[in-house]
Formats: sequence, C-alpha cells, structure tokens
Amino acid sequence: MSTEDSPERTGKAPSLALIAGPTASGKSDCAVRLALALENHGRRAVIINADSAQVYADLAVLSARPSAAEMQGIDHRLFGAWDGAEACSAADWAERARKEIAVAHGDGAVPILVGGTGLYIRTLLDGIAPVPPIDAAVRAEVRALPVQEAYAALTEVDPARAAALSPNDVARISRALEVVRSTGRPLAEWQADRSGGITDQIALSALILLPDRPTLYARCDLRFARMLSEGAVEEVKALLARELDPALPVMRAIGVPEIAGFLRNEWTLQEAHTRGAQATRNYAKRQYTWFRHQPPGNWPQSATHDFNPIIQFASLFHT
RNA sequence: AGGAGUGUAGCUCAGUUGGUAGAGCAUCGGUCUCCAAAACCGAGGGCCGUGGGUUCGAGUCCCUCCACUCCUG
Repeated sequence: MSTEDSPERTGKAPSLALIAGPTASGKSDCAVRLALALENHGRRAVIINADSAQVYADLAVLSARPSAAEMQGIDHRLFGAWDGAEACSAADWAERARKEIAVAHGDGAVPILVGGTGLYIRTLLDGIAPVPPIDAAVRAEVRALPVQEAYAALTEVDPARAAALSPNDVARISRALEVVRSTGRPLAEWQADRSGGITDQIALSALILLPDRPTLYARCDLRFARMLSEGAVEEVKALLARELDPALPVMRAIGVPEIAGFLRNEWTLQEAHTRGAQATRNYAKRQYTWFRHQPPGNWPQSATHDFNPIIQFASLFHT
C-alpha cells in the first residue's frame, strides 16, 4: 500500500536502497535500522540478500544469516533460498532479485539490498553479457582439464582472451573456454552486449560501508569465533553428511573447509579457528578493494559507526 | 649444575664445498562481465641473537656471552 506522496505516485522511478560492504562491516544491522526508520515514516521496507553465501539454506551460521530476532519483523528475501546442492550464479541471483524488487515495488515497499558480493550487485544493476546457458557436458569437460591444457586450448580457440588472462587463472580460463565451446562464439562477442540491468528503471540510493582496517579485522575475528560457539561445527557436520560435490560453492564457503578438516581429524579445533578467522580477513580485504574501486564514484561511503539511516538515505525520507 | 640442540623477513623455515640472503604464509596495493566467501596479478619488508677472531671476503669456520628448547640430575 503506497502512501500519498510515495515516489510511485509522483511519477518518479521507484526507489531501491543498497547497503554494501565487506564481511563483518555490520551491513545487516544497518539494513534493519534503515527498514525500521522507513517504517516509522510510514513506508514498508523489504530486505533482499545480495550475498553469495547467505543464499544457501545449508549455511545459516557460517554465512551469518540474520536470525528471526535480528530481522526484527522486517521482511527478508533470498536468505537461504537456494539448496546447497545447486550452485547459484550471479545471473541466477540477479533474476530472482529483480523479481523480489518488482514485488516490493508493487506493494509500495522500499526494497533494501544488502550484501557483499560485488559481482551480484553489478549484474543486477548493470546487466551482464547475454551468454546462453552452458551445455552441462561441455562445462564438466572443461572444468576437468588441468589449467595448462585449458589455457593451451583457449589459446587455440580464443587467442585474444587467452592473451588477456594469466595462464594460472583457472576460473576465467575455463569460463572463456566453456563459452566458445558451448556457444561457438568467443566471450568478447557476447560481452559486447549487456542485458538485464535495472539501473535505468530505479532510483538508487547506495551506501558503501568501509570500516577502518583494524576495526574490520577485529570484527572478522570476533565473527568467526562467534560462529564456532553458535553451532558452526554442527552445521558443517550436517553439510558433510549430504556428501555433495566438494566443488560446489557451499562446500567452499569460508569456514566449511576449515571446520571439515577438524572433523576429519586433520587438525585441531583451534587450528580450524585460526584458519577460519584468517580466511575471513583475507576475504574482507578482497571485498574492500572491490568496493573501493568498482562501484560508481558517486556512491557514498561511510564507516559503520557513522551509520544514520535518516541522514545517509535522506532521499528515501524526503517524499 | 651437566649434556644436547636451536637462534635468518611479522610467522614457519631454506640457505649447497665460506663470495654481503630466499620460499610459503601474513601484511600492503591491485584486477574482476554467470560456482565471485571464487580465481588471479603486484609490492614492501632481514646490521642472518651479541661481541670478538680467522679470511681478500662469513648466515656459512673458531671462541665469548645472551635467549629459548629438550634430556639427565
């Protein structure tokens, strides 16, 4: 139900809020605070997950998915929406996020995107090359190749892409190779075009959370320690019992390999703790770099402790 | 106290028959078009425990001292 003076009624593009930042920057908390502030002003809000790990049902503790109490009655979407047995791609996620955003708009609610997966957010906003789904057999075949062979093969079929990549870049080499083999066209041809982006259709209010590095790392350590005391080991035990393909994203989420090693008696719980905390920090640093350089320059940045929804997202309140 | 051993980058360690030092990890910087909590690229950083000796030249050999570890008492 939209209020009299909502953007929809005034003919402006519907609003979309976005809170992004590295892991442990306090995004979820900020999102809930923004949602509550909006509701206090008579606007409904829906929080939509934009994190590639929180998407999996199997990872509640290890992905730091907000609990019912933390959600504080605000609608949350796409949290635990995928079964760990299936891999969620950037385009898969973007498609569902688009739908959730449309539903929210239809209800007169403000969708608030929260997450740390830059590629997902970019795919949703800017769209992505319309490469058709890759033939499963081709994908399996390509991924089974040792890097050097894959690189050599790519040099044959798509020399331009091969030249642009490091011969060690397994992920991108296999992507480029599967695209040519499956579609018959090199990646560059597909990438000449982008589709699916929603930037033109919405009024985006974005905020990037970038706590100072020492604070962020301290929060990463705290976060992993908390996970261990809140059932992370049990969660991994249950996940391992499913005997999924170890190459699946769920199986590689931070904390899973580390705790799995402990459960296999390869190292101690203390060691798993150390490794998990380290992996969290390493990840946070990569995200830091992404969020510092990849988003458009006009997206405001903020240290977490500065967060004040009414000031940072003023445009959502000036209706 | 005696015996043995170890002291090289923030950490774990390599350093061949003596020619003023390397790796992995961490840290820092960066890349990023469909498994991105992925994958990859780059940089900085060492009076080689201390003091002396041998030598043209010592992390590398000899002695002193200091620290730590283990064993025996």
